[in-house]
Amino acid sequence: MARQQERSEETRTRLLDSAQECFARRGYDATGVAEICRRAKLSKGAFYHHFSTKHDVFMALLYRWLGELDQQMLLMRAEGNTVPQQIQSMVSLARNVFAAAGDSRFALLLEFWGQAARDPATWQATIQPYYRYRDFFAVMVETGIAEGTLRPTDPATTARVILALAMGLFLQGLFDPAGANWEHVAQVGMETLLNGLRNHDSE
Amino acid sequence: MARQQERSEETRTRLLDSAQECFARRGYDATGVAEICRRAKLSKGAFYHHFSTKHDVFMALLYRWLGELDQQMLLMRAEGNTVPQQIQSMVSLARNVFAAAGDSRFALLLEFWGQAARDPATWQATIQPYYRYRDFFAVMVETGIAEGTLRPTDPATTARVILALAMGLFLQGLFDPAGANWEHVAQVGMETLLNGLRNHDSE
Amino acid sequence: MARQQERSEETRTRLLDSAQECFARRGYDATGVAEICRRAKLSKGAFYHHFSTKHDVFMALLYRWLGELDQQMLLMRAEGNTVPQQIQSMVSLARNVFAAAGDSRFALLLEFWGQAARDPATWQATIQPYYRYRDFFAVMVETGIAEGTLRPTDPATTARVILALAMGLFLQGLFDPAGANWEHVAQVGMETLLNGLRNHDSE
Amino acid sequence: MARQQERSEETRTRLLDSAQECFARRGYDATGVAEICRRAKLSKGAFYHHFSTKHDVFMALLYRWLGELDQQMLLMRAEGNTVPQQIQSMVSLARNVFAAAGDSRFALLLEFWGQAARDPATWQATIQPYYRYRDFFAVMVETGIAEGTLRPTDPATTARVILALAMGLFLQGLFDPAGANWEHVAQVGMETLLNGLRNHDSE
DNA sequence: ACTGTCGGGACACCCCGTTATT
DNA sequence: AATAACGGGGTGTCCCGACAGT
Repeated sequence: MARQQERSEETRTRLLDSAQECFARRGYDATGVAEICRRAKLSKGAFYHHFSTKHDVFMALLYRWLGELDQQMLLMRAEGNTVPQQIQSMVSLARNVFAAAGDSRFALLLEFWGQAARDPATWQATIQPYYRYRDFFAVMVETGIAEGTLRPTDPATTARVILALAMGLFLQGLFDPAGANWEHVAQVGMETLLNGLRNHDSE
Repeated sequence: MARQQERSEETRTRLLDSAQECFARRGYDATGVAEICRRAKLSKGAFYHHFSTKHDVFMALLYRWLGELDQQMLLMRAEGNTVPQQIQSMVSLARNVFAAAGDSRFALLLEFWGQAARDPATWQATIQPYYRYRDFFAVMVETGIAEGTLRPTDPATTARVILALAMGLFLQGLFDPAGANWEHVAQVGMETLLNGLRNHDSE
Repeated sequence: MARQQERSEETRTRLLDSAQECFARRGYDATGVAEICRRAKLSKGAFYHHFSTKHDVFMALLYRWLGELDQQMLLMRAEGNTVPQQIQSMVSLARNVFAAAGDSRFALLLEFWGQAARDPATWQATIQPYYRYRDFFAVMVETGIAEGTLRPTDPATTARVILALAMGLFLQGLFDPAGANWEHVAQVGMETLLNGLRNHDSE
Repeated sequence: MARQQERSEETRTRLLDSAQECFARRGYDATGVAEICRRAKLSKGAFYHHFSTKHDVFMALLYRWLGELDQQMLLMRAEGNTVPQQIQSMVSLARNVFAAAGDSRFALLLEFWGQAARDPATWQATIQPYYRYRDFFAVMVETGIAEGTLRPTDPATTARVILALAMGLFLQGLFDPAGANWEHVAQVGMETLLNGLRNHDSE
């Protein structure tokens, strides 16, 4: 039966979780395979049965994270009649994004970036979500211009500007979580930017 | 005499430069002291004569970087009569910032962040510049409100928004250097944001 | 039924062949059980079902080799009226022996010797054929002396001399296969030696 | 002063001796670097300061052995008026060769051969002495023919035959040291062979 | 009979830092 | 100030064998 497969799958997950915890806590290089195994309460034999390399677990972790991100993106379906309203509603959904900053995710993200800076393949995978978010906003801006709620600009450039604001807010949230009510700053900031983008002729 | 001191200083600099190169190229943990020495064409004895630990060079490098950043900040003295004009002039100075993205500086910065995520002392030192830029912008915003060119908002929040835009643009410049004319995007983006901030009553 | 037995036997043979190939190619120690299984396209479970240990396959291989050698020896039934003629006819049969030098047999033989140098039991088994060839030649020499074609010498010593020539030629054939027409050298060499052994009084 | 160099040299020699002992006793693969260091009473740091790899020590050992062999060959300067006499005098010098068979040299030689069977570079180095001995005998045979003490034959072939006898005797001495008085067998064997080679017309 | 999963352990290589030496 | 030799201590990888499961 699938008894064996289930067990195998669980072992693999245990190792992945343990590795994620370790990498986040102490960094990729400083984490030993032995440590990952100890935390997962498994032997090195089990580890190297499921992963061919320490780097391999790392990549598996990266892909798992990318998958989760994709799901997050799907959840962020904007609501509202006009594009500015939709963007604003998305900002209000960013709450959990900032909430996640506190936990170990940030350290892990840095670890991903650190590796990506060295390995081209990792780099490609890591910035993939960036491209997706960029294109996502570009489409929204185009729609906004078409519906007349945004004044005519280059959608590509404007999308990059919006994303810049979002990324900068996220980064500051990581740097200084308690330094401000980041949700509020995000709300205000995006509103201000949209103010500069809005089509005042339509009023 | 001063001859000895000069020589010693140069050796120290050679080691620092070599370490910077190595850390940027392969990361702090993956870089061996031997490798640093080899690139500097010096022996390990020389290394441990000038630095007590591998971590010691790293910190020296960090402080050197902070010093350079301070100088950069001084060079970015804004020009212009009104605050919006000053900010715009600063954006146009960001050219070399984006230019520097291509080289190994980014990898080194990531290395700083990576270490900072684990060591509180390093963390404080690393985000120090962030606080400075943040406060710097806060003062500008206050001035702008006082002079009537910016409409009255919370200066602290607005400063964070402006900085967010700047950081987001910088990050995108690192992620995708060839993905856009980032100077232009920065120009347009900041103008748009300032548009939303400007005091339209004053016109 | 016998169906199962056949299948089992074939699996065992597949493993033996694979092991032989691996040991010859990379040596006993450097060869992993996993590698043997991979080449045999079987799992490790199958391996440990048929053999209790890696060393176990090795011994099985050794015994298989000894058996093959025995059969070879039986095929080398000399023909001819006198002992010198018989020996010469045997030399002409050595063709396939030299031909086998090129393949992986030599490496395997070295592996046997290497293990034998450490393990007394393996040692005894490995040099068994040597004793047999030695005694075989001793009997021939005795016969030769009795029939008057060889001049009276100590048969034991003479047998060792003949075998020495044979072994030396074989070894050279392994060292430098293309360095000479070894069949011819063997022919000439043995003839020369027999010349020195022949009873010239009988003519 | 050369104090440092001396110490370094001695350390290196200690490691080489220890490695030789270990390789001979347990084989290359079964010997751990830790074991070599323990026997040499040195640390792994010292080991890897002098040798870059376990395989590196092995090669150093091989070259040391080749050097010793060269010196042995120089010592075997034959004496005597005629070539047959010279060869016979060389055989009597072979005493120490057979004596050396008992110690660990044989195991080490097998180790060399075992590695050589896998690595072409090692192979070339290992059989170098063979080529030298072969050519050495060829020259002697030519001289013998010229001086009329050996009957005209192909020197190349005859040299191989003589060397074959020597190698076969040596090998048997290794296989079965106590199985015969190998010096005597060698004496008798070579005399018999030379008997078959001698020019009976010159008498 | 045969498979996949796992445990425990070893081993080569390397690395950081110290010390004797110049 | 600078070098080379060295000590001690990991770390990633792999390997042999066991065993539950089919």
